[in-house]
Amino acid sequence: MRVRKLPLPTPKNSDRDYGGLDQMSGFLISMAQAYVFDLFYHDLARPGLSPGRISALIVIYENPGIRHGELADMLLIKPAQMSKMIKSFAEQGWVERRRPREDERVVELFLTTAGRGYVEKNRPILTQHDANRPSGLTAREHQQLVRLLRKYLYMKNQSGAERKKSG
Amino acid sequence: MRVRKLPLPTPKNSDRDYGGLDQMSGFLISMAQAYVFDLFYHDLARPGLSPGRISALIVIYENPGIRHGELADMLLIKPAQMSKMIKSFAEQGWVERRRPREDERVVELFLTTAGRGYVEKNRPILTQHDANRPSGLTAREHQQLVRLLRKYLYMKNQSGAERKKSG
DNA sequence: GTAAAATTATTTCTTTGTAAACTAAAAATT
DNA sequence: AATTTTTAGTTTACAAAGAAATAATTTTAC
Repeated sequence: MRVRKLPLPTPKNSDRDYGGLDQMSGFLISMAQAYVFDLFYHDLARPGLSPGRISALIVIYENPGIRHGELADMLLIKPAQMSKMIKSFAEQGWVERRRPREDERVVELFLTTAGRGYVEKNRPILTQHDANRPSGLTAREHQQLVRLLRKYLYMKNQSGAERKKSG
Repeated sequence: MRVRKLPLPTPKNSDRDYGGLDQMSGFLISMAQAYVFDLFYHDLARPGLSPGRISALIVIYENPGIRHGELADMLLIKPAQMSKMIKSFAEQGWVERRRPREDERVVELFLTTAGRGYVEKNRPILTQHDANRPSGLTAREHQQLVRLLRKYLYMKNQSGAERKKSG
């Protein structure tokens, strides 16, 4: 049974044998990513909005003045691709690039007013979508998955309290 | 600090703020996938070997006669891409395509002797690599992650016993 | 039994992403 | 101080992946 033409892309188990692939984290992560992307485009498709792009804008929003390469490292995007993305943001009027006097190799990134508006409009949609994404997991398991993936990626555990309220 | 030029690609926590992205499973899955790919190419780079390609060959190995579209569905690869991949396998002499009389729209896939040899040589390398992939997880957590991802993807739980030995 | 619709796979076109080469600036070496 | 090396980012040339259009066949509807 083919799935991809139906309105909602859903991974389907065939009776076929994955030959051990289905016990490998690498393979499962790839599959999960393909699924996530399919859902994203199914639900949120609109010109210029892609997971990578909105992520970059959010990070710049939260870290005004972040450097080009720093951003690439944070998102595991290669610098070449980052350059193109930032260029297109600049052309859209969402991002401003500044070269600081003290080191003119560096590019610091800032959102324009329009860029901030774009993020403020679209971030809730993304958050909502992530929370409501269909999956075989319970809410508790979903939290577990987030925890494990963060650890998988060597992300620091945020300490017990909610970060928003601290400070 | 830039990471990608070092021999081993490792996700690095900057002090920057991910602005909530780092609590979204979709984002984390994308990041994990980027990381997995970087490691794969770092460790196993060789002409013609890619995660997608070796996966497809393994599935054909385990399921001789599987249909083009079935394979695409199993791997969440789009049919167009699948066509191109199979074509290149056929040119390499690894895969044979057969159109059954009873439905000539269909393409059934089989590995050649060379194709089977290729899988038998490379599958252990892949398995090994997956098992030894560095990550922040303990072995137990890694198993947990596999379980959760399988469930995330609606994969059937294999029943308690090992499948290899059942039958 | 013929016409319309659906299914399966492929081709073409475009987008996205990477690697490698390149430019410019700063730091290290002599 | 001049030269080399390293660092940061961009450009270019190429590879991987997807969307949409196409071709061939089968199924459904009249």
